[in-house]
Amino acid sequence: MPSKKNATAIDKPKKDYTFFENVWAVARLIPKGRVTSYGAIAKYLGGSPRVVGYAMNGCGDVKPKVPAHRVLNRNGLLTGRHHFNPPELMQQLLEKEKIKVEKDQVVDFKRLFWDPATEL
DNA sequence: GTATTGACCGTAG
DNA sequence: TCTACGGCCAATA
Repeated sequence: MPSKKNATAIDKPKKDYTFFENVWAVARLIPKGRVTSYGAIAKYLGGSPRVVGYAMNGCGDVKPKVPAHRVLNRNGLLTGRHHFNPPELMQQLLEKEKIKVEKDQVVDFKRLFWDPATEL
């Protein structure tokens, strides 16, 4: 598909959010009951973790909805939970996928970790 | 156009 | 073990 990458996000774009769409795409590829980290996605896309986090900042405006709750930091900590609405939603969604969360941290994160660079 | 910030990561002290 | 610093890319002020 030629033309028009269009980013449906942040509905005032006029710009190619290609990288953002990539991040969202990978986020949607995360299997249910699994989690990954910003750095893993960044590495897979060849970018920096900060941009991945920034991309997630607009995940609420993106459709279909992006499972940002499956994306955590390297420690498996729910650092971005304050960006959700409500903030507790993130943990709720994780528990809904049979993922145990304790003190804003995913239990057995190492075991549930899903690395795009490895799995893809 | 420059400076600061951001849901981060890795290494050094 | 814990704290401090730099690097990475893009958006915002």
